[in-house]
Formats: sequence, structure tokens, C-alpha cells
Amino acid sequence: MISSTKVSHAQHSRQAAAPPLRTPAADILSRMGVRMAFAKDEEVYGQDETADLLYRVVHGAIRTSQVMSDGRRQIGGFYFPDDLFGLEAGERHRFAAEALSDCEILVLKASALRAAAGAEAYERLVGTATNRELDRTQDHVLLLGRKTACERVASFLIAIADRRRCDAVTLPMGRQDMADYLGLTIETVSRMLTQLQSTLVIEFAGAREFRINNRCALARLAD
Amino acid sequence: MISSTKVSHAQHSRQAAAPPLRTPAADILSRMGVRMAFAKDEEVYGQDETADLLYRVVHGAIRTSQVMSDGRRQIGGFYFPDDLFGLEAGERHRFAAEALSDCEILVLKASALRAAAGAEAYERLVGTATNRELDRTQDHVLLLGRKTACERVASFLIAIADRRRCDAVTLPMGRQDMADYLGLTIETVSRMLTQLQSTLVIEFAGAREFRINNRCALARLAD
DNA sequence: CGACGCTTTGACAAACTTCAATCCCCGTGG
DNA sequence: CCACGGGGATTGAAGTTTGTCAAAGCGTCG
Repeated sequence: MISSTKVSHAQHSRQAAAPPLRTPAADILSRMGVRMAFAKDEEVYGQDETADLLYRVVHGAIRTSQVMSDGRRQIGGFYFPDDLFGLEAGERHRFAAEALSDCEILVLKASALRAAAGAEAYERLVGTATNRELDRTQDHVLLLGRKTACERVASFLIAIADRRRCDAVTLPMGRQDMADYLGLTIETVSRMLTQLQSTLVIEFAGAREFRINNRCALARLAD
Repeated sequence: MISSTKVSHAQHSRQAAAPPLRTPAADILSRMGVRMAFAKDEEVYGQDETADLLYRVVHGAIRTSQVMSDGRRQIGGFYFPDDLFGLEAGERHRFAAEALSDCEILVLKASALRAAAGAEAYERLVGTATNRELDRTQDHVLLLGRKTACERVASFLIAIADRRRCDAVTLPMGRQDMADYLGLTIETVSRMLTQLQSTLVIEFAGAREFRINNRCALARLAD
């Protein structure tokens, strides 16, 4: 864990003035803001920190997580290149965000983006991202509330493969992160993966490389 | 179950023109839109229905729920007077909404509200409500992913009492709805309630009337 | 090659669910 | 007013799923 995780606001204001006004918001995102590098497991922002910054993954991956007083941890989601994150809160972040691997993050001040892109484009961009977020969180609620361990793992593998648009995927996280996302233990996750492999629905080469052999069967197992 | 749950768009356009422009958005809400009555268990909108309407509880209460192909049900949340709901989706609703009791709902077309209140006020209103929604959903994720049955029930009772700002509350839902919100079975919910009563932290008079005797202890049990 | 960290596996324990019976409240009708 | 009936709630006993603890396996990186 490396030290400096806090982001100075002065930094952003400086950068925010640079790009021309009224460019399409998606472009603006790339042009304004500060790129920051984070080492694996470094914190991007903390639980209960104020939430006036927006973040976009440039490369690498991010997890958001919430920790209970006794150490139990729940992961809220994973974010990959081009995903916006950090908009999940009203006033303060309910989840912390940490680097899943070494990664590069674009950080920008929400108010600066709004000023640069225009209120309308800003609302469209952030509103859409927030809706997607809510959507995924609601899927997560169903998964955690009503799915069995096997269904959870199957759902997870499908979701990951869908995002990568590919049936052969390298998992960007270890078993503990999967478990904390799925509301299970690493042992249960491991057992379910073994079980899925034994039915030939999936196939692992090493702990992180897998391939979906029978997507239909896996989708059926997911629900 | 009463028949007509669909809302005609023509109805809204007619009403939408009525209120004067640029009134504070909160007021506008009450003045425009259509009031509709729903009987207990009647559907306000269905899972996968398109989501271009906004809803506000006038009186009574609403639950949102998602049902899996084999009948397992997950409740997403409960909504009480003055709560906005129905904004939880991007394109289509992920959850259905049903009347928990006989109730009256204000229905309005999002685009009409936007036109009447102004884009800015609209974004503030809907954005705030969406953020609150996301916030509560994230709490729900932690509850479902990492809390024990006892903690879930304790969290639930506290949340309900907080919303009512009162230590003596009448539950608006039965055990099945509580169970489907908490990701448990009615039997487990019942047992946990009995257990909480035996420790004198709460007290029940009938299945739906309860009072919190020791809020601190209950809060400690909730996490 | 050896050590460390992560993953897998096994045996056992705990938490929660299932199934079944009983209870209790509450409204209805005699 | 009281007996009756019915739906939801509670309780109990047994079963299943998942968690816990411990050991062994595997891979990667010095």
C-alpha cells in the first residue's frame, strides 16, 4: 500500500480551464482532468469521503468496497477501462475505491466537467452512468438475496465474459475479491468453480484464466 | 387484483399543461400528473416495462420486486408517502412495483415534468432521488451480502423506525415481504423477531405493531 | 531450488431452510 | 355475545447449504 491517495482540488481547477468549451462530453472527459497512477491495492478514495470528484478508468481495474466494523467486506462492483465510477454516492461515498491492479485513472472535478461540457451534456453523461450503476446494483441485490452459491458464481463469470465480449477471459481479481463480491467465502467460490469445471461448462488454465465452453448451460445455471 | 394498471400518455399531456411554468419543482409535483388509486397487491408497473413515467406515493405504501423464473422473489425497496419511485431503471424497469396496501399514487410523465419545472429543477429533483435510491440499494447490498439473519432483521426494524421518526411503529407489510426484502424465509424472520423480543430490545403487540425499547442495543445488533 | 502467497480440498460445525404442525388474531355469521 | 373459520405467524425437528478450520497443492518470483 502506497501512501498518497488524496487528490488536491487545486490540481483539478488548474487543468479544468484547459479544454475548449462545448466539445462532446465523451471527448472532454479524455481531455480534461488529471491522470493519476495507482498501485495495486492503493485507495483511490475512502469510505465516507466526500464525493465531488468523478473518476474514469484509463487502464487497469478498480473495485469498490465497504467494510463493516468487524472486518467483513462487501465489494460493490468492478470497473474497467472507460467506466466512470465514484458517482455512486449522494454526499459521501458509501464504498471506498481501490486499485485492483496497477492502474491509471482520470480524475476530474464534477463541477469543472459540468462547466466545460455544459449542464445538458453533463447530466446526460452522469445520469446515464448513474442509471447503469443503479441497474447493476439491482442485479447485485437479486444475486445476493436470492441466488445460490453456484448461481452466483455462474452469473459472475457470465457478466465478466459479457463485458469483455469474449469467451476466454483472464480474471482481473483473486478469489477473495470474487467471494466478497458474491457474498461467499473463497472456499465456496473455489468449490463452485471446481464443480462447474467438472460438468465441462467452463475450463480453467491456472487460477485466473478461464474459458466458457457452454454459454447456454452457464446462463441456465445463473438463473 | 383490479384490472387497469396502465396509464395513458394522453392523460398526462393534458394535465401537464395545467400548472404554471417555473414553480418550485416540489410543488409542481403535487399539481401536475394524475392521481391513481391502486388496491392492495395491484401492480403499478411491471418488470421489464418501459420506464418513462415517474411516480410519487400520496398515501399508502409501495414495494418493488423482481421475480426469478422459478418464483423466487427479491424485494428492492419500500416506498412511503412523498417518496418518488420508478426512476430505478435506465430503459426498462428491472423491478415491478406493487401496492403494499390500498394506496393513491401520483403518476407523471418525466418529460412533462421536465418541461414544466425546467431542466435544472428537474435534474435536481430526479438526480437527488436517484442518488438516494442508489445509496439505499448499496446499503441493501451490504445487508444481503454480509449480514447475518439477526443483523438483517435488526437493520430493517431500525430503518423502518427511522423513516417514521418514531420508536413505536406499525409495519405496513407482512412477514413474506420482509423475508423477500431481507433475503431470508418467513420462518427465519419470525425466529429472529422472537429472539429480539426475548432479549427485550423490541416488543411486539400483534404481528405488525412493535416498539423499540433499546435503540442502541438494536443498532449494535444491526452491525 | 526454496519460500511465500494464493488456491484447492477435506472434515466438521453452524446458519439457515424446509416441511409440518399448531397457534393466534380477526372478521363473520349464528 | 360467542362459536367458527381462515390466513398469516410461530414453533419444532430434520435436512441442506454454506462457513470454518486445517492441511496440502500449485505457481511464481527471488
